[in-house]
Amino acid sequence: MSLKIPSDTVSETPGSASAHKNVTTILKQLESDGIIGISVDCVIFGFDDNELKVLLIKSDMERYDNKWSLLGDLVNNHEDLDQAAYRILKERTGLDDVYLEQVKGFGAVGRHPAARVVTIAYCSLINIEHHKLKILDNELHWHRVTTLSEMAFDHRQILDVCYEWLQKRIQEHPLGFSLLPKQFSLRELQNLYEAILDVKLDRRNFRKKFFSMGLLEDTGELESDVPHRPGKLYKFNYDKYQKKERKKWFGIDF
Amino acid sequence: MSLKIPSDTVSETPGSASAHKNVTTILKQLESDGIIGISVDCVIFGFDDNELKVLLIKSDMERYDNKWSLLGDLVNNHEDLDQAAYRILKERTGLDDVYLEQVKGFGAVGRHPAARVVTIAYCSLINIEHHKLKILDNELHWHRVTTLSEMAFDHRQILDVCYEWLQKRIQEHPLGFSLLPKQFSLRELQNLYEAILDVKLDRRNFRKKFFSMGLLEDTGELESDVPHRPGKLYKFNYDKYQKKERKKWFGIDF
DNA sequence: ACCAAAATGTGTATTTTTTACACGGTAGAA
DNA sequence: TTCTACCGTGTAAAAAATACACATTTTGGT
Repeated sequence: MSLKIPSDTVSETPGSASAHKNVTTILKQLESDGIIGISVDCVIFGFDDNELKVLLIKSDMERYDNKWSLLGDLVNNHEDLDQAAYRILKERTGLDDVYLEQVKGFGAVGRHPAARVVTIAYCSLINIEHHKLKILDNELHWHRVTTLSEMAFDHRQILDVCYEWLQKRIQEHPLGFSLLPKQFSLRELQNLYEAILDVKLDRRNFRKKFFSMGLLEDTGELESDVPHRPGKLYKFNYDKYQKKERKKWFGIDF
Repeated sequence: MSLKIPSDTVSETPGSASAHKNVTTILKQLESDGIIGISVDCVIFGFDDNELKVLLIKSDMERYDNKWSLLGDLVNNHEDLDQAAYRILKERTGLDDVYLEQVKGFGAVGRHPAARVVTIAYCSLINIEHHKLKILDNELHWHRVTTLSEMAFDHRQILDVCYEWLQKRIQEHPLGFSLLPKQFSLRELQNLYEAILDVKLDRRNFRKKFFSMGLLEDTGELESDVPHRPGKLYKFNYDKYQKKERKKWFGIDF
C-alpha cells in the first residue's frame, strides 16, 4: 500500500467542505494502518471592538456538529511545519505576511476521533480590518476569546494554551502591533493590552512606558471620526526594535 | 500493507544498538510509503563541576559516525507525547520522577536522512550524582553544553533552542533545583545560575533575592568536605511555591 | 599553636523603576 | 454655548535593583 497524502487535494482546495472530506478519508486510512498523522492547527487572533477575537470554522464532522474548530490541516510530505502553518493562513485569510509562531504540540491519544493525530499549534496575529475582505468563506467567524462555548476535539484546550501564551508573549515582544492598524493611537494600544491581559492600566504610566522604549514613531497624523478630541497616531518602528540590543539578564523572580 | 509500529521492539529494548536498528527499518518503511514519522527527542540537562551538561548518545548510523545525538525514539501509537518522553527518560536514566517539559517541535523536511520525521523536543533536568548509577550504557555521556562539537541530524539546533529556553525558564520558574542535590548551599545555587546564564552575580544581592522569596528552607545542616568555612544547607519548599499566588502582571518590556 | 587561604554571613546608601495621582485643553454633539 | 468625553502632561512617593566592605569560620600548611 502507499499512502501518499495528495497535497493538491488537501492543500489547494479552498473552503472547508471538500478539503475536510478528503482529510477524513485520509485519517481513516491512517487509523486502519495504525499510523500517527500529523497536522497543524492555527490559532488566529484578531482585535476588534476592543476585544480579542479568534478565527474559527464550523466543524463539518457529524460528531462535532455545531461546534467550532481551529483552522487546521494535515502536514504535507514536502513542507515543513512552519510552511504548513503559513499555507493554512494563506488559504483561509489570503495572507502571507503575518506574524506566526509555533506554540505547542498536542498529542493525546484520543484527541481526534477518526485517527491518532498529533497536532502542532501555531499562533498568528492579524489585523481584522485589513484582512476582512479576503475571507469569503461563510463557515468562518471571529469569536470572542473570553466568552466561548464548547469547541471541537481538544481545540478549547489548545486555544487556552495559546491565549496564555499570548498574554505572556505580548509583554515581552511587540506582537501586539500586528493586531492594530499600521497607525494607531495610544488609547487603542492600551485598550489592546487591557483586553488581552484583562487588567486596568494607568493611562499616564502606560504612555510613559511606551515612549521610554523609544519605539513609537509619531506620524504627525491624528485620529478622525472620534466624537472627542482626536489623539495622535503612531506607528511601531520595527527596524529600531531589531537593532536594539536585548538585555540578557531579566532577573530571577518566581 | 499495515505499518503497526511494534511498541515492544522499539520501546522496551534497552540500550541503543538494537532499538536503533529497528527504528531505522521502520523509518525506511515510512519513507517508502511517503508517511511522516513522529518522534520525541529529550534534551536532558545536568549540572556537574559547576558546568551545565547534556546527556548524549553516540549515533549508530554510519552517516553520523562519531557524532552525538539526543535521546530520542519514535512515538508509539498508544502513548501520548509526554508519555513517550517519560518512557525515553525511564529507559535511559531509570528515572520517572523528573522534571520534564515540552519545548518545541522540529519538522524541517530534510532533518532526518532516512525519512520524513517530525520530532518534538522535551527538556528534562536531573541531578547527575543522584542518577549516575542508573546509567549503564557506555554509549551515553554527559557533555558540556558550552563547548560542544558537531551533533547528528539537527540536534545541535534543537539543543540550542532548548538551552535558550532553559536560560529564560530558569529565571521564571524554580526548575534549577532539579539539577542540584535536595540540600544545597547558596553558593551552589548561585554557581548554577551563573553557569547557565553566563553572568556574574553579586553574592549578597543573590542571597537577598532568594531569601526574600521565602521559598528556601534552612535544614540546619552544614556543608562538609569543603576546604573552607562550610555554608548552610537549604532545601527548596515546593509546597509553599505551589500555594504561592502568582502575579498576573509582569509589565511590558521589550 | 599559629598563620594563611578561602569562602561564609551580614547591612546600608544610591540609583533606578514603578506606582499613584489631577487638571487644563480640544473636538464633536446637542 | 454648553456638555461630554477623551487627550496630553509632571511630580512625588514607594519599591526594587544595584553597588559595595568587613568581620567570621573553617581547613590546611608550617
